[in-house]
Amino acid sequence: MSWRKDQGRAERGYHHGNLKEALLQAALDLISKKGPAGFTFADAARMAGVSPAAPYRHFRDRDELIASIAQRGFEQFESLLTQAWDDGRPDTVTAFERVGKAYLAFAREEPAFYSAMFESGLPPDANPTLMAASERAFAIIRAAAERLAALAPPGMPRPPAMMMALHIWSMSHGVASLFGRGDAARRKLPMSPEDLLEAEVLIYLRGLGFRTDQRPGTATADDKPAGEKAGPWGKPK
Amino acid sequence: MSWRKDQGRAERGYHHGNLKEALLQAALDLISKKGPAGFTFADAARMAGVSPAAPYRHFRDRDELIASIAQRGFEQFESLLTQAWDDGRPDTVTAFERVGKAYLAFAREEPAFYSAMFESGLPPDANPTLMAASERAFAIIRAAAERLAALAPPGMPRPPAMMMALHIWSMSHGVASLFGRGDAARRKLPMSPEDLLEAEVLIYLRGLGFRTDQRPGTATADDKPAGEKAGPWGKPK
DNA sequence: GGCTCATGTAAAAGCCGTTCACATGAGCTG
DNA sequence: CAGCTCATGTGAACGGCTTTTACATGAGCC
Repeated sequence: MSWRKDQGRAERGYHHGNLKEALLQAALDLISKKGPAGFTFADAARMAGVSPAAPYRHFRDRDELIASIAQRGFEQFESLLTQAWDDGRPDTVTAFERVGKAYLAFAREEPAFYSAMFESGLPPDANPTLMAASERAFAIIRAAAERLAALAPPGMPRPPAMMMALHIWSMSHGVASLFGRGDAARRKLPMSPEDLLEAEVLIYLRGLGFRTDQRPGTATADDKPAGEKAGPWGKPK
Repeated sequence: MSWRKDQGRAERGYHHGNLKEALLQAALDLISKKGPAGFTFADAARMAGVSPAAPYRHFRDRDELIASIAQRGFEQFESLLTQAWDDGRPDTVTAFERVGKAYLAFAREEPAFYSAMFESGLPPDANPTLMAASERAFAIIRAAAERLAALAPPGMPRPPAMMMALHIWSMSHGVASLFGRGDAARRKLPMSPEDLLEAEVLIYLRGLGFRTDQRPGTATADDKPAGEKAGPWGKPK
């Protein structure tokens, strides 16, 4: 094994060498275990093997650490969404749904990031760079909505892309925050959050005139809503 | 003026006489000012004019106070939703939208309740009576969805009412929690949260086959989606 | 080799949550 | 009304957290 500055205590001189990173990592652990409210600056310091005052060399205060985590969270989030969107391949609707799934997956698999980003109660205006990171993540959803809106069936009023993006975001965030996290699932559900969100988005898209019952090719106009086929919630028995 | 046990200190013997109520009230004030995380047991005691130990005669600990507030919140919420639903008068769709508006209004006007209910990070299973209150509130939405589902246009698969209810809830919560609170509005919006949610729900309902462009009478089947009329987001200029 | 400055420590102040022994007095009992 | 009791409030104390300040250390540069 080739460790040198591993966790806990082990071998370490007066200087840690990588404290900032260690603190962020520790904070992530703690937040995912006890939520952003239960997380403690002193605990993170302890976990990194330094005195309670040491973190102040790297973060103005506890809030700034949380903001840093939120910032990283938005960056990872953006990259995940970008990847899921994959510039709309193989077709716009499929890619769009993949983005929704990625949203939930992130909330589920990175609960610490997610709560730092959305449930930490930080004043959003206080931190311009954080705000910017959040905007960049949202921009992915917005770009996807833009492409989708362009495909809206002719003969219908074209939905504003920004509004669509906000709708999708609110659905995703709503599902994630009410039912999303696996470990401390807030409520019993008759279906998985993923399925719930997928159905929600499909119904919504159908409300905009998209045909969503068939996937091959690009989405096209649809003058009859889904006919006799099963709805997006599965077979009605 | 006829005060006797008013706030602050003023005239008061050894016993407060109404401490539990005073604490709940103080907590509401503080939570709405500084969020459920910033709220402090000692602060509430101070505001009620008692020693920091006094609250423990009425609440096992800080969490129980917050849970009490959440409980009351759910009760008020339930009553508000019931009133808004008004048993589906004058017609199901109108009443349904009124419920959505009531949801947002509650989040906006009672931010303290709302955060205690949804953002306090309390383990939901820890408190059965709290859980029950929350279920009762959700039951209103569910009942409304049930009625709406019964009106689903024939010839289309009937959407499960429970799923509809969950969808509506997630939309409402998503909008409320991302854009809802007026005082510390989290993000800039091109429209009001109310309009945003209304459009979202209308599009969703249309996706289920409801005609939503006209209100008079009860919702009926619709074999053509909204024709050339303006969408739920207003005139497309 | 010696300087400097980023990085860490120790100690302390002030706050909070929580507990415990004790004080008070409201309301019942007779 | 006297006296008892018990719910309710107090004061003091413990441990933990955040944050500040003065001081220590040693990595990197000349």
